[in-house]
This record gives sequence, structure tokens and C-alpha cells, in this order.
Amino acid sequence: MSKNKRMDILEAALELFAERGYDGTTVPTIADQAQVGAGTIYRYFANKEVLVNSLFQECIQQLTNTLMTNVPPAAAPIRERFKHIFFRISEYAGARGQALTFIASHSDAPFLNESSREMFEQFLDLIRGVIDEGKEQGMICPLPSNALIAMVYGAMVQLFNMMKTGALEETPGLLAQIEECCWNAIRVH
Amino acid sequence: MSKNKRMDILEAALELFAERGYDGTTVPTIADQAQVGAGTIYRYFANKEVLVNSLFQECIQQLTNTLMTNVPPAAAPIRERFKHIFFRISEYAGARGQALTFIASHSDAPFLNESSREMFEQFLDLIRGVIDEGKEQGMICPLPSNALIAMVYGAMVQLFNMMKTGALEETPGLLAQIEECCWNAIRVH
Amino acid sequence: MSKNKRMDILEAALELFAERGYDGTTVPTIADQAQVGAGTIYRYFANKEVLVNSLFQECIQQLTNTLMTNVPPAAAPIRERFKHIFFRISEYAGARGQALTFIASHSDAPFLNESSREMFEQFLDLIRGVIDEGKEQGMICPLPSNALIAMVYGAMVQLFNMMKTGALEETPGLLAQIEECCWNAIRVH
Amino acid sequence: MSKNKRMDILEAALELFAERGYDGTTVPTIADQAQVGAGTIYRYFANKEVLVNSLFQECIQQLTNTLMTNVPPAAAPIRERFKHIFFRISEYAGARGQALTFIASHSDAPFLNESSREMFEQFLDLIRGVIDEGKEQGMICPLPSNALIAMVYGAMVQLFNMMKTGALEETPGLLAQIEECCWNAIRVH
DNA sequence: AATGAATGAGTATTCATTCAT
DNA sequence: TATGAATGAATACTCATTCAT
Repeated sequence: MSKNKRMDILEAALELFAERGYDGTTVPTIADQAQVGAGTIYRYFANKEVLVNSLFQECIQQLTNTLMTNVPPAAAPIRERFKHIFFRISEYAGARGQALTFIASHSDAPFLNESSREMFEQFLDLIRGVIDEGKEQGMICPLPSNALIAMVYGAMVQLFNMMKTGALEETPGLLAQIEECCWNAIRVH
Repeated sequence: MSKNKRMDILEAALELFAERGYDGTTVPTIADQAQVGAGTIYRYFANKEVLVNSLFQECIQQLTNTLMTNVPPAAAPIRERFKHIFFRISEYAGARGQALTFIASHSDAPFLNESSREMFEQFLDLIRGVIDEGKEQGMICPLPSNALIAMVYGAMVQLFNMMKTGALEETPGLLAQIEECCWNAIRVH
Repeated sequence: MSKNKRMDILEAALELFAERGYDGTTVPTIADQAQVGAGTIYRYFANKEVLVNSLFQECIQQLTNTLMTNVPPAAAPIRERFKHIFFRISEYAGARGQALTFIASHSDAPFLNESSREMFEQFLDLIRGVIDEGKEQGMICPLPSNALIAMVYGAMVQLFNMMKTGALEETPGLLAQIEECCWNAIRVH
Repeated sequence: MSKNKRMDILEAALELFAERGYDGTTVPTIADQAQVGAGTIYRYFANKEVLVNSLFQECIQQLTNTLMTNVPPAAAPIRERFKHIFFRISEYAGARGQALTFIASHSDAPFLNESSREMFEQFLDLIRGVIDEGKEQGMICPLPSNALIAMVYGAMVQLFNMMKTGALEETPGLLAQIEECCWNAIRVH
């Protein structure tokens, strides 16, 4: 028996939402997966929408926290700061099951509330910060930040997605090489 | 009044599936958007699942057709062949409303049938072909093809998504620069 | 097969609400009684609350219409005007199954909307009009109008309720005698 | 902290049942109002139905007891015996919150058991006794007893209901005048 | 061929009741 | 004895699909 049913529910929802999407997942299915009664879910979340938003925000929070751990000093080389972002996101993707897939496939969803959208933007801002600084230093291409973010974030999402599904095997050194690729995509040549 | 109701239905479904996803879209909503009766949809598609699969396959087919137009000769430089892929996909993304978003957000969906999955793989194979050739020629990084595809494809999906939502404005020359970036991501330095 | 499913649903709801009350009646039960599918109810009424309010307002409207038929001239003797009210309500109670019971048992319900409450007040105002006029003419006791209404209306509701349940048999002449009693209750002696 | 949780529960249930009805009241709501845990209710009452029946019977018992207090001798004038009934019921309505409203709105409910129905009939019999005696003495109209009871009881229920909701203000002397009206309704003229 | 009203299986949510603490 | 978290059956409501017109 689990100590914390709220966490069981969130964990079950994460897995199912990542696999079938919010609308493709029924509440009883979540309850089954979490090994709780259907009614129990409503003791912790007012309704299904509150549940996704809670989950989304919790995931973004964890990802943000991960990104804020062992942050290189602001004076550190952009290259190093970029590496930090890449490997921290990668670390989170590895640590928390399907969280990145869930975030990526739901971050535009119409049922996300203002708060969820804001937190997601704040997460992107962490990447934007490094990219903007890199542009100022002339290290990163002078393209719109959103374009640069899209490339790096889009690549990473697709990559970790493939690793989860098994389409891509994580071998030693692969991540470092991919990080190099992502950096090459946006750096000034 | 439209000549071809089947196309009206597919067009309506494309827009709605891209925005709200398959499970978040009701058949009557598609009918409304297509300006046909709900029952009419079932004259053209046996059920909702057949509809998505038809739409998915039609989109992939169009995208594939676009990719097969004005193909550079197999002997052409890899750089040129990569450009062709990038700009053809880009062309398709611009031409057909939300098609790329729809494809990207549904290509892992559990309701896609064998045929749909196969066609999607064949589409990826077109990219894989150039990448593998590039690797053989020593022009492209010797990483797993799926990793390279993920980066290029993931970046493009995210990019065109942002352009649709307005988060990124398409200015003259931007596309060419982004293409350069994508190439830089995977080329040997 | 019925021409008008909306009416079937209202009729079924009337009977069930009168017998078991709004909260004691399930929507599927109404559907069964009306011989329609459960979903059909929602084609005609947005939800259960809209259904009760529609029914309530329709009943009040019919009752009001009945009260407005063959109205004695304003100059007619109060006694005659009182009789008109009594016998019209009585007529309605006899004509429309459980309508009066339904109205009486739901007119204070928390789910009635503003419009329903207003219409009920307007119905009471029809009684109030005669009573106030009677008080001015010195024919009816100088008590608060609401007290006089309560007595007459309360007595009638209880009476017709008993007739529906069979606790009181309607014999020739009985109604006229009861009307006399009600009049005696409020007239000046 | 209360001495008697059972009474707290009954008191809470009385108020809520009177306001929203049995089916419109949830057990946890009763528990909240009574300031006890939801489970506690089941220590005192086997289930919700047993709870209403207990409450109903308790109320009827109290009302009956009130009616049996200071009863005029059987030989007393009918007028006096009628007054006793009216003022005792009135006294009870004033003393015990919403008891009369609760009784009136639930006395036909399908969930009342045989015993509850019997006790309610016994209560009505107390009124019937005076009315029948009055009819024999030629003081009260020779109408079916149920009709006479309906008028008097129906009027009183409506009256006290209005007083509770504030639609009718209780002023000195008003009750006596209303009693007179009720008597006038059924007496021989 | 086209429609949209009708259906009922399926989904989100509530609530009487239980039971571990 | 008292609690309130947990349950799952029951309820309101939705939606893919059918079919009479």
C-alpha cells in the first residue's frame, strides 16, 4: 500500500497522458493504473482538468528545478551554459519516465490554464536566457530566439521520445555527440 | 456549395485534429466545420478511426509527393539533396494548413493502423536516404540515423508549428538561415 | 410513435417529479417513462435543471392561462371573482395530471431560476389581486394578503393532492361546498 | 462539544431535509452541519433511510405529544378543542425550527416506512377526532373529514412555511385571527 | 445521396457506505 | 467511540453511430 495516493495518481496519469493523450485517457483507467478507486481521484483533484494542470505544473516545476541545479555562473562561457541546459533536460528526461513527452505533447493544449502556460513560458525563458546571451556575445546565430529555441527544444523532444520508444538506443557518448550537434545548429560558424 | 464533400470533411478534420487532437474532436464538430450533416461523414468513412487514418495517409502521401517533386539526381551533392528535403517539407507546411502539425502530433497514436505507420516510415525513409548517403560520403556525422532524423525532423516540426501559431514570424531569408542551421547540426565539422 | 418528443419528456418528468421529487428522479427514469433514449432528453434540454425549470414555467403558464380564461369583469362582485379563481385552479388540477402537486412541491426549490420564481409570483399575484380588492371593499378580512393567500392556496393544494392519491373522492357538489368553505375562511363575518 | 451527537445529527438533518429535501441532501453535508464525522452518523443510524424515518417519527412524536398536552376535556366545546389543536401545532411550529415544513414535505415520500406512515395517520387522527365530533354536534360542515382536514392542515402548513421564509411576519394577534379564519372555513354557518 | 434526430454505450463525477486508525 | 479517507455503484451527461425521411 502506498503512502501517498496523490503521487500514485499523478504518476499513473503521467504515463497514460504521455501514451494516449489527455482526451484519450479515461479517469477510471487512471484509477486502475494508480490502484485506487475512481472516486479517490476526486478527493485529490476537483476534476480531470485540474488533474492535468496539476500534473503539468508539477512536471514543469521539476524540470525547472533540475535546470536550476548546479547552474554555471552567469559569467561562464555560453558553451558551458548550453551544455548545462542540454544535459539537465536530458537528465530529467531519463529520470522521470514520460514527463518530457507529456509536456511536449500537451503544452499547446486548450485545457491548460493560464498558470500552466505561464510556467511553461518560464521554462522556455531559461533556454532563452542562454540563447540571448549567446547572441549578444556573437557566439550564437543572430536569428529570432524562438527559432533557435524551436530547433534545440524540438530536436531534444524528438530525441528523448525516440529513446523512450526504443527507436533510438542510448549508447555511451551518444548524448555528448548529440549535444555537440545541437550546439552546432545554433552557433555562429 | 462544394463539389467534393469528401475533401471538405478531410479538410475540416485536418484543422480540428491539428488543433484539439483526434480524441478531443467530435464527429459532429467535424460535420459542422465541413458544413455537412453528421451522417454524411459516414457515407465517406466507415467510422472515425477510418477517417483519421485516411486523413493521415492522404497527408503523408501529399508530403511524400511533394518530396518527390523536382528531386535532385542521386548523384547531386548531399548538401543540395538536404536542401531539397528541407525546402520541400517547408513548402508543404506552408501550403497545407496544419498538415505537418497534424502528422507530427498523431504519428505515434495508437489508433493508426499498420498502413498508416508504414507510410510514415516510408516518409522518414526519404530523409534517411539522404542522411545515410551523407554519412557514407563522410559529409554527415556518423551517428545513428534515427538520431539525426530526430534532430532535423523535430526541429522542423517545432519551427513550422511556431509559425502557424504566430510565435515565429516568417521573414525573407529566415528559412534559408534555419536550413543552414539544421544542416550545421548534422554535418561533419 | 409520438409526434412531439419534447412533450413526451415533459409529461414523463411531470409525473415523476410530482411523485418522487426532482432529486429523487433520475434522468434515465424520465427517458424510460417518456419512451425515448437518455440522450434524446439532452437534445431538448441542456441539462436536468433546465428541464425542471422549463417544466415548471410551462405548468405555471398553463395555470395562469387557465386563470385568465373567462375572467369576470373587474367590476364583478368579489365573490364571483373568487369563485372564478377557485374553479379555474380546480379545473386545471383536474385537467393536467399532477401539475398542481408538482408546482406546490417545487416552488421553493433551490434549483428554480429567477424566471421560474418570477412566474410563480405572478401567478400568486392573480390571487392577490382579488384578495386585495376584496379587502378594500371590506368583503375580505383585513389580514396580510400573504396570510390569506396561504390559507386558500394551501388548502387547495392539499385538497387536490388528496384527490389525486385517492384519499378524497370527488363527489358531485363537493367542490362547490369546499369553495364555500375557502371563501368563509377569508371573508368578513 | 455536544453531549448528544445523535441529537446533533437529527437536528442537522431536520434543517437540511426541510430546506433541500431528503434526496437533495447528502450524508456528508449532514455530518458537516452536525459537526461530526461522516462515519459517526452510521453509529447512530443504519443508513440514510433509517435516519429520515427516525427523524420523521421523532418529529411526529413531538408534535403528537404537544397536541396531547393540556388537552381540553372531551366534553369541552368543539370550538375550544379546535383552538387547542391550532395553537398547539402553531406552538410546535414555532418551537422546533423547520419540523412542520419537514413533515409536510416528506409525509408522502416513498422512502417512509409503514411505521412512519402509521404515526402520521395517528397525528391526523387527532385532528380528525375533533372534526368528527364537531360534525356530529352539527358545529362543523358535513363534508368528508379528509376534506376538512386538508383545508385546515394545508392552510397551516403553508402559513408556517411562509413565516419561516419571512414571507409573512408574525405580529401580535395575527395567529388568533388566522385561527378564527380556519375555524370559519369548516364551521357550519 | 444527404440529413440530423435519435440512440445507448461510454465517460466524468457524485455520494452512501465502509473501515483502518 | 469517533473519524474521514477510500471505495465503487449509481447518476448526469456526451458522443460515435444509425436510420427514417
